[in-house]
Amino acid sequence: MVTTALDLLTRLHKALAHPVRVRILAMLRGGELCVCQLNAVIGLAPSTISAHLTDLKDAGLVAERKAGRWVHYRLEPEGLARPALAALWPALGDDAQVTEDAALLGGLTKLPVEAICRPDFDVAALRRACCRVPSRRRGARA
Amino acid sequence: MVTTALDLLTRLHKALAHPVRVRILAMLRGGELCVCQLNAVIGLAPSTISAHLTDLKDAGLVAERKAGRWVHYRLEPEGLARPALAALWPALGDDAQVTEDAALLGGLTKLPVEAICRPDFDVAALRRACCRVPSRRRGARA
DNA sequence: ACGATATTTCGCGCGGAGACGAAATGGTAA
DNA sequence: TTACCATTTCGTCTCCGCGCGAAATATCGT
Repeated sequence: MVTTALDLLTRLHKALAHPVRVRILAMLRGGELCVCQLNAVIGLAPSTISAHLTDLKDAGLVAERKAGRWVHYRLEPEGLARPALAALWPALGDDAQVTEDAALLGGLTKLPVEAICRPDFDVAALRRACCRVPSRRRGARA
Repeated sequence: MVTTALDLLTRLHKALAHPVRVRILAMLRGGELCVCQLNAVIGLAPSTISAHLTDLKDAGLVAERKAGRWVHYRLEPEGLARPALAALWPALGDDAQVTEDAALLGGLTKLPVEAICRPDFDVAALRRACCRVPSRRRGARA
């Protein structure tokens, strides 16, 4: 199969053309994360997160490291993906969603990985503690 | 409707995630072009080209200028689209498809616009003249 | 060995992207 | 006015993206 520069570029942009995938990349800036950690923050089905990670890996944006039952993903852009990823952060700016993800992730990484995957783990409680959204006041900006 | 940075970024990448749209952007580097010129090079239905141009316009990558029966499109990136577009050219490198488009376009822009839109205009002949693909030799790379 | 569990694979359904041709639109020329 | 023509809009079709849950896979703890 011949892959032209145009094909590579198109597939790279396809990978970056979904908010969840961009949020995942943004979260990985702080270092590698396993699927269950990403899952706790994003809130989609584990299989969905896994599929997005496969997309990112196929686009040459991330790499994986298997460690026991867990699979850790990290940023590791290769080829065209490197400059594209570098251009991503200034474009994101201080996006509210990305900021909230980072806050929740901060509280999450303080806990042992085993605790997060438990079915009785209360993400909502941690979210309230970490991402204390100020109760919307009159005339608050959207 | 509130549009976050994440939304804007995602929509921009969606616009860049199609080979035809990237080819159109690459062709516009030489200056503004009307739909029929782009159509002659790309070879899709006019309505399809028009739809792609609408996508590019909505993403803030191009602008249009109406002149009589013709509508000329040009590169005019705004906001996030500006750095994204600047990063596009080095990533494209010397892609074969893009190079061929440029060659054909070179021959095309020498002709008056009216001639191109004629139903009896023979694009294939011009393509043979402009994009003289060297007859494939033994062991030629694919 | 056995059960628990993190992750992936698979099949399904839904909605949107992208192609076309036909018809509508807006402007030119006769 | 009338005909013509470049472009857009619209309807339709097909296919892919993306969500889920169930089942398969791989690894750990007991």
